[in-house]
Amino acid sequence: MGTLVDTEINRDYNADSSSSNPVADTVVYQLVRVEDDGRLFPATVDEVMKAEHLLEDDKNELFQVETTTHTGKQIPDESISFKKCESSEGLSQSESSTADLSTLKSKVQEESLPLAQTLNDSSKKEDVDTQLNDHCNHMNSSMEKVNREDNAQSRGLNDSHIASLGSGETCLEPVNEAVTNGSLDSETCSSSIPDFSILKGEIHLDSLTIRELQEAFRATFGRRTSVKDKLWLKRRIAMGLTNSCDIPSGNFTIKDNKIVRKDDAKELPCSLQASNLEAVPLPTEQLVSPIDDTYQSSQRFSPANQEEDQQQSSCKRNRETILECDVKSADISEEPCVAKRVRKPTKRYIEELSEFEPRECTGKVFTPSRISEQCHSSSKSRSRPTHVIGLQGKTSVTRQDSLGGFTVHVPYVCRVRRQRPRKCFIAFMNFVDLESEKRDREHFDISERDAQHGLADNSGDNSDDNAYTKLEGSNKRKHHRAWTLCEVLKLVDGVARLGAGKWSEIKRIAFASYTYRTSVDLKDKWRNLLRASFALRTTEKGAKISRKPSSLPIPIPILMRVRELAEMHSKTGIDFTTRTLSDEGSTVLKENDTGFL
DNA sequence: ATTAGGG
DNA sequence: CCCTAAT
Repeated sequence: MGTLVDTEINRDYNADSSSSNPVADTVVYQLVRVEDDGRLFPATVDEVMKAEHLLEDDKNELFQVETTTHTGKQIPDESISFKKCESSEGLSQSESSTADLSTLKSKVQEESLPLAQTLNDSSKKEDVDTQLNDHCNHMNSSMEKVNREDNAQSRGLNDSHIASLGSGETCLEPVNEAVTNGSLDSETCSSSIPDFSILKGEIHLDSLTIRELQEAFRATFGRRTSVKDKLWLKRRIAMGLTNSCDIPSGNFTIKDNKIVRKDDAKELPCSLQASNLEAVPLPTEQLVSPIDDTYQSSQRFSPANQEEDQQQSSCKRNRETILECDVKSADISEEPCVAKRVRKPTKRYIEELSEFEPRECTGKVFTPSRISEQCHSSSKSRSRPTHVIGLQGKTSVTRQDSLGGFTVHVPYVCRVRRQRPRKCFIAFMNFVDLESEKRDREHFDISERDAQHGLADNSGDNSDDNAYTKLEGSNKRKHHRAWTLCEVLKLVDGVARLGAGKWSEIKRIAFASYTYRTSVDLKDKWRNLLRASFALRTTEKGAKISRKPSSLPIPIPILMRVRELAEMHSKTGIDFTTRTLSDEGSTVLKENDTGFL
């Protein structure tokens, strides 16, 4: 294993990209620990996970840069090297970028044909997906665009690279914002209510100071940030304001919730997309091309008013209107009185009760003190693994655990967190680019399928292998993948058009290319979104946002929409004529999953 | 096979 | 995310 080291990972430029500038986001640094003899190790196994995760998930907007402190001695700056990955190919950064781009191009070429056909073929049901994907994709745009941006991107890449290396401060990982800075909070966020007025009219993010950006961020997402990375802030805010993750790399000027690119006289898909996205997340094109029956049924209701809704609300959709709508809807929306499906105690629950109680616990619930008393002895052994010679002479690591009073050996696992096997990292270290290999294979496998709906959103085009941490047949937990803004948007769109509950439909239509998102995932995520959106209102009214921003914030407007949808959904069938929100908010409602109407 | 809910 | 009862 020679000398690999590095830790910069250049992720593919994907088509997706919604980021027409994957640039800044694609460079990732991983932290390594330098041993005495000069060898480098991942700082922690988690680092490996992180890196891999980044490889898989193209939607990480964060620079994953960390500094390590856990070796006792001081580490010279050089030790934490951000060397380029000169691994196998010895590609320089720009070279690999262009290489990636060229693969992208070829991919586009491959796919453009089927895509074109698809678009023309009115009977293809995957059209919807194609267009949904367009939220995040610019694949439709010509190759020239790719070419044109090629240079810009490379430049941007270098710039940001240098910048982050230079200042050090900007290297701070946004995720860790909570820890990064405390001083700013006190002075910046004197008022507990975000100043939404900042977001009115035309916003020149580029001309804002970091502090102003932070304020804007707060107004957008409802929480503070101490991230000082301007680019990150700008992108984040732009995403939030436009309800899109389709943020160009260039100037960040936002007007009426659209990105305005100044450097581009003629606006390209950015603005187009942004306008389609906001307010009415359903791209207009979707209405143009015929779709499958299932979709048509829901489509039928919207075509006419969709456009006007779009126009109406596109200019209105400001923080104010949103707040208004919040207030309005606040009184209306009481608990949706939907009869919940009742559920019997699960089998497991029953078994657990019947199996363990009679043994020693005698069916009594232990008081906490008794529990600690009882488990005291085993709790120690639990904390450290014990090695046991197995039947085949293999050494297996187990820990002792007590079940119903018995001490048993169970496979030792970290209780705190599941971690990926370290061997992954070794493969990683060896430059065995299994990932890309798999990806290629996968890509090939699904290319046919994806070709139908065109632009495989690369964020979804990851191999399934990555979705599951499988270890020799054992059922491992699915690798956690944070939901990206794009995915959330797609989900919201899907719910808007198909209704909450049609998870498999939504999955098929909007998430066809996301092999790792199951319909259950969608359902779960929607549930979380609902919680978030309702929590939002309560926190807005009184208490501050006490929730720690562990996960990336979901733009308030999106949460609003979620709630609107939820309310509409709960009201469907009750009264469709007396909707107070009809003028502005209801734009979203194209759905009638109730079947009537 | 999907959906809903609890964990 | 996982698990599993309900449908």
